[in-house]
Amino acid sequence: MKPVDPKTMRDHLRAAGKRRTAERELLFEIIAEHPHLDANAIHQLAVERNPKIGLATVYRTLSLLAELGLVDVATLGEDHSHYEIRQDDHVHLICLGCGEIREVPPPAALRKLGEDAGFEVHEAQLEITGYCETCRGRRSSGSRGDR
Amino acid sequence: MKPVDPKTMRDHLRAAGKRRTAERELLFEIIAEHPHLDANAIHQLAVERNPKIGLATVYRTLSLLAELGLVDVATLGEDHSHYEIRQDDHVHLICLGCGEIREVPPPAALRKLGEDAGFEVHEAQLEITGYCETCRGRRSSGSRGDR
DNA sequence: ATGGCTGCAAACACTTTGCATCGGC
DNA sequence: GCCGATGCAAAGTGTTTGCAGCCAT
Repeated sequence: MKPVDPKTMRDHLRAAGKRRTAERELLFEIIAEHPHLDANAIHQLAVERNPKIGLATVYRTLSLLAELGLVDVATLGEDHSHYEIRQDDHVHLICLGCGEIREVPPPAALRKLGEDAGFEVHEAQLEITGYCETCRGRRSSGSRGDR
Repeated sequence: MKPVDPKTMRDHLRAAGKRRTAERELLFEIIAEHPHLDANAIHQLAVERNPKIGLATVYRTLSLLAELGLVDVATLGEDHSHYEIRQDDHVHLICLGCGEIREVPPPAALRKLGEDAGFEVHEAQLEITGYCETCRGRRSSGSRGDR
């Protein structure tokens, strides 16, 4: 769905003196195609295409890609990490009702907030929690409540 | 330093049918006076004033206070949770060099981003990572690098 | 007095690490 | 062929839970 160039990753790997392996490319592809997954979900998808791949490799690769600046780690209201291809700034709309996560283009004003405070901004991440249009109607109807 | 009224908490506890205990008031005070601490640090401070208090109680209380909407949980770039008295919206400036966390007043524009997308906004949290004025000078001088 | 709250320790979930093998360069 | 990368399982963290006693209500 999302046309992410794997060459980008190879270049970064080479630049960092790391090796290009099938596992790394597979994981990168999965993250590119499915933003916001957690390590476990990524692993499950990976196993479908390579039954041998281990969860440790997922974590090691994720951590490497994060170090290279290729993927971002976010908590997204959960108690564990979620991963997605790096975008300098982003806005996540997290619905407390259905759990849906929508992305919205980040206004330049975000990083300006940091810059005005004398920061050399690396990244600006805005997480907005609330209820999406669908869920705001059927509040208190049972299913998932507030938490 | 920060004059937070403990009565607020008592009212909330009563409203929720929960009991007021010394432990809960102590923990609430600590969070009010020291924003951005993690559970462990909160526990250490608590032990100074009540050597018997257990880490489990810290977690249980934190979770209760979060449920009551009195405290917020944030990740702040670390791999575990940090707690602070609830403010509807906030902006955290997280320095990747020295780890300092500065707060900046949140512009109304933040929640507007969610509202424009049809969200009933619960909370908007902006985390900006980068290097503060002090650290942006002495980059690559060793100490802590990028991560 | 009664049932929620606490401390303690064991249980958990997520993530990291040690080691032998495998495979990119 | 060398050394980094992988898979497996064991070890680590941060956080949660079961249980008996304690204390607000």
